[in-house]
Amino acid sequence: MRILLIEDDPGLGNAVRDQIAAEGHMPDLAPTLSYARDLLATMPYDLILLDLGLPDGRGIDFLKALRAKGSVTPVMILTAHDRITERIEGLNAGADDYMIKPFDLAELTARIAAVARRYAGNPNPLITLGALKIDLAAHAIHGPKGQIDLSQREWIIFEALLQRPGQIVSKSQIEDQIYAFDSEVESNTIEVYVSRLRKKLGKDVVQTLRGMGYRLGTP
Amino acid sequence: MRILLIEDDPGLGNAVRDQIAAEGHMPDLAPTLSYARDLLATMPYDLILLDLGLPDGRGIDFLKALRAKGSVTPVMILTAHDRITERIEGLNAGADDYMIKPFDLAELTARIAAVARRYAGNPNPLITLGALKIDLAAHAIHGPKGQIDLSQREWIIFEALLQRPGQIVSKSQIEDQIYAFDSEVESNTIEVYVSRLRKKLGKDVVQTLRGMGYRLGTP
DNA sequence: GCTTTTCGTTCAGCTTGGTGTCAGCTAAAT
DNA sequence: ATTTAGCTGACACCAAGCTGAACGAAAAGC
Repeated sequence: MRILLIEDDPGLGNAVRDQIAAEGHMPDLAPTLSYARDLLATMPYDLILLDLGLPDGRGIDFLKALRAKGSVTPVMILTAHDRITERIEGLNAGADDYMIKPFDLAELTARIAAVARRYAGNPNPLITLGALKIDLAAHAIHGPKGQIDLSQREWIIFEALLQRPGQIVSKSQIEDQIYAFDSEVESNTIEVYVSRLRKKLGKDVVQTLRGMGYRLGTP
Repeated sequence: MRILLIEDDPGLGNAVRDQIAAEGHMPDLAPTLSYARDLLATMPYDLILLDLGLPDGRGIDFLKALRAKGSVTPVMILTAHDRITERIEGLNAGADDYMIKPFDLAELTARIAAVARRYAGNPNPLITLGALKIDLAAHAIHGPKGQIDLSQREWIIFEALLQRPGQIVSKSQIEDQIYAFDSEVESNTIEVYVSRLRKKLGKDVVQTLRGMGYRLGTP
């Protein structure tokens, strides 16, 4: 689930982001409203966590503008315990839920899961591989340190392995997937990419079966 | 699709099993982990639904053991709404998805359908030889202790025997399969590889017919 | 239009584990 | 008891694979 976290406190922001990532979601952290607007313009989100005490504008107004534009993305408000009126204002402005700071991270993830269930249109099944969560359709990988980006060739090779979990995939099979049948490559390109994949995703993600091919790791 | 449902609550278990059956799948209901292990030993499943609150052991450990043995069968965890850490632990242990109890049966079947779609169309035929399950196309062997890897030469020799079950295969036939007709080997190479095969796969997998050749074991 | 970055490919030097060989042994057959 | 076929631990060798580096091409940024 793509989650936009709008929070200016770096300590809290990073803690929440890491927690969300550990739950298998894909969080983006925006420290300001303007940065959040930029992110929203480029990418759809499934949930927005909105801190109301931000430096560059009122979060309430941001939320109202969002709803005025017709967005139905669920919004969860983060607010201090003594800002009761703010909370009510937020709910009236179109927030779906709220969390009172300081809050338990476990409770936050539980609420997020509740939202996820309520809005369960999760069209992209996630493949779990050790600490990695892979969205095959979206070409997105999340590891313990957040989003992992693969280049085109890297992704093709990784995908070739993902499509046959537990099976041995020979180099020529991978070559066929990259270079449509003709124009073979006459070097160790595959090996280089496997090396780069291992560097990005972890040593054990791809295992070598000498003389036979490669196989997805069994972590 | 063969589905193993591990759930100790009879009411929920039967309801889910009936629902799965109504969808056209083939569910087996295991009320305990040990019963589930028995079922898994006798039959391959396409999906495992695992309740984490079982009487005879931690479901997490069961899942970890399963993955350690090299199983790639998708596992969906069933957990109570307040067991958040358990859920995280489960995903880290190799679960592919989770459902929070109480859940909607319709949502469960939707998720099962998603898994079915994801894993559709690649079940290679399995050869069973005693405790071994052999996927000839994937070059993968599953033994009682999990995945067993063979080197190229080892695999060729094993394959030569698998292709003629019950028949006696002479050493020269095997040599022909390894070294295309010419450049014979002038040593006891075959014997060495048979020895290595027996060490990896078990004493009785290959039996010697003195003076004639080898034959697959008949367990 | 020019610079910078990213990506794909190739090469060279290095590491590693499969392969083939032998020696000494076990066990079956005569 | 002797012979002979087969078994297996040990070992050296070398091809398969790994990886840092380099470089041109393409894309992106200025």
